[in-house]
Amino acid sequence: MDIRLHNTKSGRKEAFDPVDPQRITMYVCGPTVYGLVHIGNGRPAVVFDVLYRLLRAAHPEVVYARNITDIDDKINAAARDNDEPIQALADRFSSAYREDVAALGVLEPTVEPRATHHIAEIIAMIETLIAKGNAYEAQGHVLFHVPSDPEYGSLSHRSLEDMLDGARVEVAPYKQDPKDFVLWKPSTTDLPGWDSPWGRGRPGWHIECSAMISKHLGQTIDIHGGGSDLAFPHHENEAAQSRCANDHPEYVRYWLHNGMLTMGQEKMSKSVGNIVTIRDLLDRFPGEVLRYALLSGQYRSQLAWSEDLLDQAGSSLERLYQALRDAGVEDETSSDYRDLPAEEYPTVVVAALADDLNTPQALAAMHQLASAIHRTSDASEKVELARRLLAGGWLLGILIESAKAHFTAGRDIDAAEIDRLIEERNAARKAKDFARADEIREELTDLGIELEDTRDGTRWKLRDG
RNA sequence: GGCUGAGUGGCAGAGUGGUCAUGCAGCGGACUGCAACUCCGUGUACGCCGGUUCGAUUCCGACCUCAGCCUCCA
Repeated sequence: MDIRLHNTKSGRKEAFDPVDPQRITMYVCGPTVYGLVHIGNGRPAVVFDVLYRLLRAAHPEVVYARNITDIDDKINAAARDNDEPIQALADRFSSAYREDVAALGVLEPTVEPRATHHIAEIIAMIETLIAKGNAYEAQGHVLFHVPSDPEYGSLSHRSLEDMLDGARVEVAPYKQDPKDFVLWKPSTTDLPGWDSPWGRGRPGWHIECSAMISKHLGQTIDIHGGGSDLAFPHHENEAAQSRCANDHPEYVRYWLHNGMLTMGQEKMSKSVGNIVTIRDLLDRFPGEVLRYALLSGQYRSQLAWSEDLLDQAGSSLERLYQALRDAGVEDETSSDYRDLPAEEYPTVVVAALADDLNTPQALAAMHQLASAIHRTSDASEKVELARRLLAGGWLLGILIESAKAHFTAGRDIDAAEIDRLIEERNAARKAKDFARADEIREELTDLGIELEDTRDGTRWKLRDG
């Protein structure tokens, strides 16, 4: 399979050429666990999950690491505000994160490293950077010296001069250069800290990812993903550290960045205060609908998040389930088609995804399959098409429940009683007693049950999926 | 100011040098007692101005507007 990915570093789509096709390595920046995550945080989890599924279909092994940052000033602050032990709060919100993204149909990554479990590796990497002359100690801090890396800025395409122009932050007096950033900083006794050659302290944010990648994935990895807002400074700094500390100059082959979700005209973010948590949304929409909505735009574009988008996603998804039911494939789910060889997935869906994860086009292909199911009158062809639809569903992570479960919403329903009422209604219809027929239908409607009279008889479903 | 990216029909959102995205919503029709589901049909959509071209939404240039990053951020 020819996969093409847009590489932030080059600014263009490139043919995916991994270090070792037998073993793909991929890393995505996960959350800092100081609160419930919003749906914007769900986007990288979902889009890189689709990439993970695609890569698994095309390569024997894919090692996917998604980290948890569990040491951070915000975590400390949140714990203090809550009067809760820091570790307890971090644990609580990492579990919440896992539950939230699982509800979006996201598969578990191969490894989920946590920063606090890698202090030794972090310290070792900082020591290497000091030894190589890329970092220095100053007043209990260790700083990375940006001018020591000639390639600094090559990922985010900015020159050192550009960065100075934009500087909006007061420069700490112990920095040799305004652009130098913290690898290690001192901790007070009331805050989490670890002993180090530079005294008791804690790691800076950027070095965590570098150290964890080096440990779990190696010195050169194939793919590094994250939100576009992390490209600078986080990923730029990460790249500088690893480039300088590692023996191998190439750190990441393909840098992938997802676009932001917007609310109205603005980026959804905690500081703007326009966020909506995944948790809140799950009260009102199935996780699958949220996922569909996230996939309705190509991952690099901004996506306008709104209630309307969710309604549209819900109706669109409904159409796909409707097709499964029409085909009579009511018990299978897309999971029944997990991890097949790439050639067994619908070509059009694979081709769309292989083209830099064009999920809107992949969904269009899914709808074309659905239409084909409805149009053909050949029962075995319907089944065949429905199976392709389900297989495509696995790559996208949708059609996660059977059509049967979908239309009963997993509710415990007295199907026999409903069938009895339907029979009674059909008898009434035959006798042209439409008043009685409508009465029964309304009775069922009150129970949330909607009837459909088809050529092959009457069937029912729960309204609103 | 610098660096990215974007402006497509009512909405969301792909894509392409000359035929169709797709979905949702709307409208007309078929099916139906009606409704729902489904099917068929339906919209002079490509920010603005020039240029290249037989032909541009698609290529080139200018302009306008918007968003992201340059501070924590998915």
